[in-house]
Amino acid sequence: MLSQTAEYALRAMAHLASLPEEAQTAQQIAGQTLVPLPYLSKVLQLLGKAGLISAQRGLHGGFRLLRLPTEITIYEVVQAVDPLKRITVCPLAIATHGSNLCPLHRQLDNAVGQIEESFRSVTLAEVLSEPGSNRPLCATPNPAV
Amino acid sequence: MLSQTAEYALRAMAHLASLPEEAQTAQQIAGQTLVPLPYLSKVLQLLGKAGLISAQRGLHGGFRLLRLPTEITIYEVVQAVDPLKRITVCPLAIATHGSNLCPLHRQLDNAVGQIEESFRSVTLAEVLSEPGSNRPLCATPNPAV
DNA sequence: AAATAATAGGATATAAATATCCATAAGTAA
DNA sequence: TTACTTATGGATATTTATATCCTATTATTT
Repeated sequence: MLSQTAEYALRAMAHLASLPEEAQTAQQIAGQTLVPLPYLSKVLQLLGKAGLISAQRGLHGGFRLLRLPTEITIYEVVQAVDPLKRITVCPLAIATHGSNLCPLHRQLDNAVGQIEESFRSVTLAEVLSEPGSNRPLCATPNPAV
Repeated sequence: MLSQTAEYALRAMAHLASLPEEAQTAQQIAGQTLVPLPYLSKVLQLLGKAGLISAQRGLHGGFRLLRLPTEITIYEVVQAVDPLKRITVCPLAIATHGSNLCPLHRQLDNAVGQIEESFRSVTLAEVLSEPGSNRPLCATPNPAV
């Protein structure tokens, strides 16, 4: 339901949120999140352009969050790379009755709205440590690296 | 968020639901729903295989619903052509802790679950005529055809 | 200044979703 | 049987998403 790109972005952001102190290189993030490095680079660029992370070139560079994990919602992350689109006009034709959607598309837009609301209500911090949960990014296969 | 294929399937089913008596040819459905005919044919095949509609070849043939519009949910339609997939195992790696999702994917799966529930609760009949709403399939540009 | 480490960006490759085309099969009517 | 209508299924084309590769740019360290 979510695109691969959005999934990758969320993994990367979750990883950055787990280490808010140190800048993480794309390579480090790729290793921890199992996202292919070249593709991840593009995703990180998008997150940078959206103002969610900062990028630092050169030695000891990398990426880091621009806000606290408690202040970034997963909605923002998704919107930065592969936005949920609300249905505002009927996709069938020219909107001859303005902004009134037909019942079908009203329902579908409702569903998008629910997702939107749901994502808006969850921060990266919450995604990191829910009570009684497993490690943030599931079974990281190489926890020591 | 929904694939084009799912959108097309819903349009077609909504159209069939609006005329439960008569069989509609793929061409008729395509004309009313503005779905490209060759592609619609494939979608209708999927709906047929899922047991939602019957297909009749030859003169006066076409497609019709196999159940009443009040008895078909939009969830079934979506599942027939482009299923929502619940997240049951962490997509990151081998599930070393069984069916326990990490907080991130638990959240994402929650969202899918909400959509699922939402779609399960809406029937084609409801999509056809909500109180005070516009015509079922928005502004059909050629209402007379 | 030179060497190294890192991101940025453009070009390209691959895979998947979307869309089309055509020949065939199956049904109806005369 | 013949002519016609309609769905079926296979092959193919097009577009978009995903993924890779390579060079340039920016920053740090010595």
